[in-house]
Amino acid sequence: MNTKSKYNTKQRAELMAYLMSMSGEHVTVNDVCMHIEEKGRSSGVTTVYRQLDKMVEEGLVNKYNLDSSSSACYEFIDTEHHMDGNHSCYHCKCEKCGKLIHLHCGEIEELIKHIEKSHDFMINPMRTVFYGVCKECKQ
Amino acid sequence: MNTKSKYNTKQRAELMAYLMSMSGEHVTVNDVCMHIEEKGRSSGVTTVYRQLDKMVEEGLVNKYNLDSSSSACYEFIDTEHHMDGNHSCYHCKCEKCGKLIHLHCGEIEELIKHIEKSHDFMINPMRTVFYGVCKECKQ
DNA sequence: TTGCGTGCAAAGGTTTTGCATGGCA
DNA sequence: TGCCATGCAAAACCTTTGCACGCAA
Repeated sequence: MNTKSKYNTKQRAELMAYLMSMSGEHVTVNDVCMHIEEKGRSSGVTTVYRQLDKMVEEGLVNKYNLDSSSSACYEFIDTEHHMDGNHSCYHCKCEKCGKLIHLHCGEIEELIKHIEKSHDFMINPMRTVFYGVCKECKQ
Repeated sequence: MNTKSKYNTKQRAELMAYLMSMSGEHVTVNDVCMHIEEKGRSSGVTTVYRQLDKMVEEGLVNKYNLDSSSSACYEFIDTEHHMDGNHSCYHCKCEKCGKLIHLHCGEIEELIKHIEKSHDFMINPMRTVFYGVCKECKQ
């Protein structure tokens, strides 16, 4: 089981800065390492994995597993976009073009209530992403 | 790229029988191999992977990649038991205990239709996972 | 017989773990 | 100073690939 972060190290700051600069984009562990290397700094792969785990644990980052034969994707959760108007923002991610769509939708909120009542499962909207195909890619 | 099946081998028949007996359940490659071994028969791991790929290609089986640190799940598509023409099942994954809940829910189907109509986004139910907290972990 | 299917071994990737060292608070 | 974080190497996994042999049609 992962633990939450207690120290603010250079590696964590570097990683966080990169994730925030890539807000709305998916990023792999490999992306992170290449970026840090390009900037002439260093961070071990192990550390990147461990810090990303912590960030997921802390609710700062989402983790997606798109394909078991490729690596996991991480994405910074931009709370600015999520919190506007006291309503949650939901995510749709296009499997074709990779675009991330933010949407506000009362029906999703209804569904979440239904699943909590009837199926006894409390959905975490921050972590849940609807995968599919966007209108542009649908042609 | 996978090719479709042309021969009906013992290994394929064995695999198919197992998948059908587990209809409605998720099954990993490891599950398949252990089951076959228990029955005193044999089938190489490679063959299981290759046959499952073919079956996905042929539309007989669904493949799910729910977690990159564990193996992919496969599930036989039981067309007999889904007379409404909808074979989709939905997944809730508990963030605390990691349990995967497998549910059929009309409301989710309604939501998918709504999002397709009103938000012009076609959700892929096989890739979409609702993250949250299950009833056991809620306490 | 023909060509696909099988299975072993090995390779390729991603992620995790052990352990000694380094660094934040 | 007391822990936690880091990073290297190695291990643990899952999945794919190469190649020779087997088998269904």
